[in-house]
Amino acid sequence: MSSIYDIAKLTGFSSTTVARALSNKGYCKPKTKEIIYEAASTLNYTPNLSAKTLRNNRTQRILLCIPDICNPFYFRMIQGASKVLEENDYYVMLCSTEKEIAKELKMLSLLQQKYCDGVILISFNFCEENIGAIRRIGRPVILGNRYLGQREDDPFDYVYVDHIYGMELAADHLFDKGCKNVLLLTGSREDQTSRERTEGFLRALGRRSLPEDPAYIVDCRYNTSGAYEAFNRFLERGIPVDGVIAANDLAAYGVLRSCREHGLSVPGDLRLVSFDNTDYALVSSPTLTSVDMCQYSLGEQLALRLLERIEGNTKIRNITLKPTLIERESSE
Amino acid sequence: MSSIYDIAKLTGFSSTTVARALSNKGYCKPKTKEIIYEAASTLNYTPNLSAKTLRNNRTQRILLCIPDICNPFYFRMIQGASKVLEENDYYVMLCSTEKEIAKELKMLSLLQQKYCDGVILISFNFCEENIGAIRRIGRPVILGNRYLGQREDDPFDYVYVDHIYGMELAADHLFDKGCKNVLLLTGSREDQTSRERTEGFLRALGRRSLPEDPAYIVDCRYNTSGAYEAFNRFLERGIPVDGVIAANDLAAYGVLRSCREHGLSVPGDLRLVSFDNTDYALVSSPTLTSVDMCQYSLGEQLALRLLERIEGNTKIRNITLKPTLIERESSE
DNA sequence: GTGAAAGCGCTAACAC
DNA sequence: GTGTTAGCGCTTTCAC
Repeated sequence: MSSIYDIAKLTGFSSTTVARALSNKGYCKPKTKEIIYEAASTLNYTPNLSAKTLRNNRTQRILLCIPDICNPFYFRMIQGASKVLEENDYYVMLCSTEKEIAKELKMLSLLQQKYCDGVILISFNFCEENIGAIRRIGRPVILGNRYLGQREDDPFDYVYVDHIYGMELAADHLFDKGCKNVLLLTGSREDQTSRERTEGFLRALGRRSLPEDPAYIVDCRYNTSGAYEAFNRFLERGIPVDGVIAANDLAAYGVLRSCREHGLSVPGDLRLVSFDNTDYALVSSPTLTSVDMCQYSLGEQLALRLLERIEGNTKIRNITLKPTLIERESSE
Repeated sequence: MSSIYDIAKLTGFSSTTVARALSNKGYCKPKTKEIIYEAASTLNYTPNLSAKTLRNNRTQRILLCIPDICNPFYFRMIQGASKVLEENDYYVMLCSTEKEIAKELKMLSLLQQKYCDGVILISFNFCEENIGAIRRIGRPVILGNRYLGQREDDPFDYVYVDHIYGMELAADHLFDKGCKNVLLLTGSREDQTSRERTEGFLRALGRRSLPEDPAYIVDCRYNTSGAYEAFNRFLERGIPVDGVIAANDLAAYGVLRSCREHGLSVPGDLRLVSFDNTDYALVSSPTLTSVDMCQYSLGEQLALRLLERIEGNTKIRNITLKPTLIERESSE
């Protein structure tokens, strides 16, 4: 409501003196400062962020865009990014894009309109429109996925988790436990993550000279009901199976349900490993062995790299993180 | 990067004309408009939001503050609020306060600093400091909980869900199914929600002239392990039980686990009802009968009421929503 | 119909 | 050390 000028008028000091007193920059007599603080308090003064931003070209604000607030995969990543950004006196604004390109472009336009100092984009759609917009805007952006078409002068980097390696961990673990017939439940061929994971699976098979059988690679659409139905259909075919790798913890729930209905015990009759290591992995019965995709440090690294870019370090530097396997009851 | 003045310089028109052309307000020759649009595009012009806000005192931005992004209870509420706000051309900025008063005050200071047009506060701490700040700021705020100390000229309203009624639904359902000994797993006495729910439970008992037995009201801390341990301890006491009301879906998971370990079948040996009707209720085995706390419409109503306040309708109007029971396998 | 100019609130440069 | 001033980019009022 009130501005620096109002305080100046009330106290008789110049606006500059008032500004100096309030910002603690430059010298100001203690007595003067006291008077000004008191006036500010009686006038209920608050600095106006827009004026400050207009002047400084700095917002101290970061936009964190995720495709879906309900997906537990993102939680710890959000926390990791928030921690780093808040420690550096940035505000974190979380926005859900629902995988709609229109909303993604809207977020990018906020970056262009100086609404924020930078943007972190997670599971972003790498279509020409989006990438073109990022390049045109030319302001700090970090992606949370691997992007292969990157150019040297692009205004963005990416931080990503190695899905190939993660899948090798999962498959090796089951083979080490003695599994002979391992089913891979994953996403569709179009999905980059699924392709990478399938590659990891095939590598693990190859290293042990095990045969590649397409019957053991099934699309489960990354959710409980998709996995439930896919696994039911798989069991109907009567193919032997003593190990399952689920696309994520939710998909593992579908497998568990199907097993229960078919009288199969986990891990007695078959061992189960899933991905993401979310809270779901902790509360199921049995608890789930799950590949931790280091979401928290993913968030931290995204934030750190973005801050570097904002500080002017614009040389491309992409970061790869290595997942780890967390063993629990489902694969004992 | 470029401003209206840059376009004016390039095209030779006055800045006013350029502004008119770009905003589509007031008349502008089609030919002129075309030239200006082209210049804007070659200069890669973007309006500056801060300048606009500074001038208009309007941000078209709403802050949605929740205590914890990981809690599935809030998901559908966030979606409901976002839908309404986006339909009305507002941007939704989600912020997590982690139940820390310092962060809550920080969010309120953003409201004061004209960073946004209004704030929705969910599960807000009603301490004097916070309520005092809201009153001092005097700008639009909506609370997502019932607040009893409200004054007539307060700058906020609340929208809340009737927990007493919700608990009556849950208890009546179990009694209707023939349960005789129903255990209530809830939160601590200090928690307003827990107190209201306990009241609903006692009312349901009273209506059927059933005795109040404190042994059947147990604190489970609203999470899986808390409920697991509390229910284990309860079973050890050997008290008869054929129905359980869990504080939320996560707590129900703890009960399910304990039942499995004790060889109790759900719903065969005991029926189970929980609260919140989140995705967790859908993916467990058995699926959970759960009281839907109408999170989506809660979000919608919060947003609608806030928009009313922003439009100048500042008369206090609080809203109460009635939950519904969703029946699933756990209480069949 | 078009243009000049003031001002939103803040900050930094430069006088004094 | 303190004060004056210009300007960030936009919008609105008021002349012409």
